[in-house]
Amino acid sequence: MPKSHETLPTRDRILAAATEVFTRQGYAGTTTRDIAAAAGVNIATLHYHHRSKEALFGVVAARAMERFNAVFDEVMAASTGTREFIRRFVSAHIELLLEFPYLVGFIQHESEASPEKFREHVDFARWSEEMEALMRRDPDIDTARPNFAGHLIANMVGALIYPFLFRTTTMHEFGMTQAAWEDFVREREGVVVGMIEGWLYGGAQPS
Amino acid sequence: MPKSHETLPTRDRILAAATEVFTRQGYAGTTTRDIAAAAGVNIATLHYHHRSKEALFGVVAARAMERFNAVFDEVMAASTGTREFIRRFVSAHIELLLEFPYLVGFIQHESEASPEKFREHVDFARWSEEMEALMRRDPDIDTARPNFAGHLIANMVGALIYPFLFRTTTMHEFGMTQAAWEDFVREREGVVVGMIEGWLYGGAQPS
DNA sequence: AAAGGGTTTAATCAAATGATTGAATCAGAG
DNA sequence: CTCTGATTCAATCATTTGATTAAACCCTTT
Repeated sequence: MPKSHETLPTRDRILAAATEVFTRQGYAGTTTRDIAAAAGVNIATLHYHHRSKEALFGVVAARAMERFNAVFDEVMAASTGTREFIRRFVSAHIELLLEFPYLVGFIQHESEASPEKFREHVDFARWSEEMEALMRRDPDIDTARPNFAGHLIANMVGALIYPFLFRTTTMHEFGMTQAAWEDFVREREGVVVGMIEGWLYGGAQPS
Repeated sequence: MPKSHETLPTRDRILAAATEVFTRQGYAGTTTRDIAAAAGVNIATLHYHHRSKEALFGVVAARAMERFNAVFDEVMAASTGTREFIRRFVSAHIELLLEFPYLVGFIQHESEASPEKFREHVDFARWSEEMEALMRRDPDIDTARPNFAGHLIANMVGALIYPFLFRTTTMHEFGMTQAAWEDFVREREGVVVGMIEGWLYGGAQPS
């Protein structure tokens, strides 16, 4: 069992608070006072444990990307075939994002605003290469389509992250409770997998 | 022909500059000095024509949402059948977003950060109702699936906006030039339409 | 209990930022 | 040309914000 919030070392409590606040409000929308307050410490304590706002942000950003990299590697390592990969990929990301619903919006906003801060942690190029390599071994998939890997990522990831990007709006517009929204998100697992398989295999879907 | 940038009235030049800067950097990441500089005016002039940073932002946000509402209404009015609607919807949005690539990220970030500022301009609920009504008239579509409209929006819009949300990252990771990225985006029109039709009609795709 | 290192804090600083002021500038009416 | 109202600007204000300082505090060691 992980240490409870209260018993975490100060340095880590600050980091946890920074993660919470940065991912919700973004870098520019966050003050060091916000983070200090969320961690229940003085501003000076924050700077004692972490050099600067930017350094703190760097750690938060790196860990955020690490989560995605870890998920991808796990999914890829565990998958022997294409169908299994798609299923695991979608499922694992929904699981991850249900735990950290602000991660995608955070990475989107910050990685486009300050690409240089993310470059070193991002390796979509490798992802797409490995995915393409896996799928080339599946004779039922036409990987020769133009920009195959790019479209696959856009289709799958786009459909996957949408509800997390517009969680508040979706809940409000459709009168959903948090629980109803979560049900909707879990329901998407099958929907997205089905749609992507349909796109990959051209309609035929033998299990 | 619209007035050139230079000959626009000051008030509108400031608004145009604010749109540019706000949509790129977000509300919190933008200073009134940024906007004034982009418009080529003094900070006091900015406040003379627009009461406050927040008032200026309100106008920018409202106009941003207006664009989407206008596109939806046009597409819906022009479409008689489901297939035509899907095609027009995807095509019109790609066109809009190629002109304003930062719109989606902007609305995503700000509408989740300050939902109250957007509520009055958002009407996704109406969109989904009208879409569902249209599709219920198509006997080949099973609109009785759970959360049909929600999944349709998530699938279609998610796949549609992905390249615009991660433009910089995509270009960098795949070594694309701006032109190559735009080609990729235009290519997505057919890909997304095909995938959504596949999902809606279960694979059969008579034109 | 005294020493000493690590930690926390109130107070403070300098820079940045949203907004205002009062003086200049400009354009049109008489 | 001169008056008048609208517009623009340099200078300034009050507040916020990232960061630092010096003193207080806590805990272990001796």
